[in-house]
Amino acid sequence: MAIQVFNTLTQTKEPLVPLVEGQVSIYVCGVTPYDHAHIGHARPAVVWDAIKRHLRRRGYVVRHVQNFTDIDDKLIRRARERGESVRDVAEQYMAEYQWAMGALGVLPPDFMPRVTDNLPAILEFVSGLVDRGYAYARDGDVYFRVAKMPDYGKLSGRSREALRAGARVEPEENKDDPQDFALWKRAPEDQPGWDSPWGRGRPGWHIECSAMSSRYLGPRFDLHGGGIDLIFPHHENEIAQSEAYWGHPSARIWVHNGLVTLSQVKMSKSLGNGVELRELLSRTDPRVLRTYLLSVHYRSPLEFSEEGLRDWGHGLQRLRSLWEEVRALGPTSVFGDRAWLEELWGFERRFLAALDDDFNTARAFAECYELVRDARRVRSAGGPGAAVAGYLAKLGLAAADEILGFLDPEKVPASTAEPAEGGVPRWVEMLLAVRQQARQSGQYAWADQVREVLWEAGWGVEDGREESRAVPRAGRKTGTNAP
RNA sequence: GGCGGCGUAGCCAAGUGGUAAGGCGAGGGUCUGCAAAACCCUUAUUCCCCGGUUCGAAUCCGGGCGUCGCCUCCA
Repeated sequence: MAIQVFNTLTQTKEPLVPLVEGQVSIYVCGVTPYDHAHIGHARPAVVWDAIKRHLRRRGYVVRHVQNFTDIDDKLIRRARERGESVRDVAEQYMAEYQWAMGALGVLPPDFMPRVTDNLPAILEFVSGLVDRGYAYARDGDVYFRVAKMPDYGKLSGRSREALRAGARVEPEENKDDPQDFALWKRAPEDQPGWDSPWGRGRPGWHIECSAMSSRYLGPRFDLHGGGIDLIFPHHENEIAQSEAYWGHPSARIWVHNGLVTLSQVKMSKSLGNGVELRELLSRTDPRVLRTYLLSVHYRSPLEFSEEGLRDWGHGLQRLRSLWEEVRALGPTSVFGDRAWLEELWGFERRFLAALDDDFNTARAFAECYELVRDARRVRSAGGPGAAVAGYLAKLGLAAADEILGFLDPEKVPASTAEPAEGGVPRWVEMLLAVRQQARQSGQYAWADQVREVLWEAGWGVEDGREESRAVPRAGRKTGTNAP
């Protein structure tokens, strides 16, 4: 059965039937790098990373484009405040964004086009719209004539009348109609600008995506993504431009991710309530954060909370501990019980089926936990079947991790939350050794005291049958103030 | 005011007509000197409220309440 994807345009799940068989083209709206990246930016990146990995797993060749809006009002303002060039400011935050995405295990898109590198394509697009009568120039600005598109509003479910009634925007003098929007803006002398048939200026916000998506993917492509907050006006305008220019729809399926909220309120730079990734990643396992973003369906809002993140990390530990237990296992000639064998073998099929259904990562995780439970049951029963079950669990977890990315934290940049990079400091080892002697001679009160000292210092002590070991306390920096 | 989404156990969260996944937490147990960690078991006769359709509804329809987003830059 084909992969089903919810299309904002039709408000229903549709089968994904790529334009080119075996190949899926994706354009996702990226960020404007004028400030630190926050969790809200991480969500679409992580979601699309999982989608991309799943499509590849299903055998598709994926072409993935995500842009950077490296010229806009906010960027210009920020550069002026700092006395730096727009380019330098953009460069700095693009680097930070890419660092954070790397830490989250996000595969880079195949192309990350910048507006400033695509001016010729943008100018050509604007000119084309003017030539076709869909746009008009006024004093160095160029506006799109919305009235020319009878079905304007089809993505956001608004009628032109409704938009007119609800208009809160001050009508600009130059526009023929308040709903018209800028394709090109005249640039003052002291701001960055490019020469154009209408004078020196720079692109409007929406035109870049129409121009760059078609340049990198062609006039038609399969999936277009972005945050749900971009539906209007950004994507609505993008549709109007592209359809006016090409004479046909450009993106086939529009996919929108829900927003990350904080204390029930949308996280956004303008509200100043963002949780910055560089700060969060400095004290959080990146893979815990990554999968936390995948723990709910991509279209649902995600209420971010430290407690929620911590709880999710606790749960993830069960997946990881089974992995540690079985990762070294190999195939065996021993056969197991037919019933549970079928159950374990069926994991990958169920897991992929969950993702086939509109990329339901929440359900995919539920399958993982059932795999752990099933495998544990068999293993705790002992006998030769334990090894078989362990091996099958290993295969299943590896397949799931391929897409969800909850394992192998050592493969991602080290988090400062990991004390001594997996190693236990010498002083901790020494205390443990001394404590061990105390325990063996029955001085438990003293042993408990040592355990408490280590706990305060950020180390948990686990006494096994053979030996004791120290593990870093979860979600806490070693030796510093407690949360 | 207009448009759209959501409301499922203490918390998070799947499920869009066939009789409530999963996680956290909690309770019980195994292991342990005691713990911790890990593991096992248990934990919603019921899905915001009121009507309706249906043999059957968390799921469909109507109304209400609550909540979030968009209508201005935003992932």
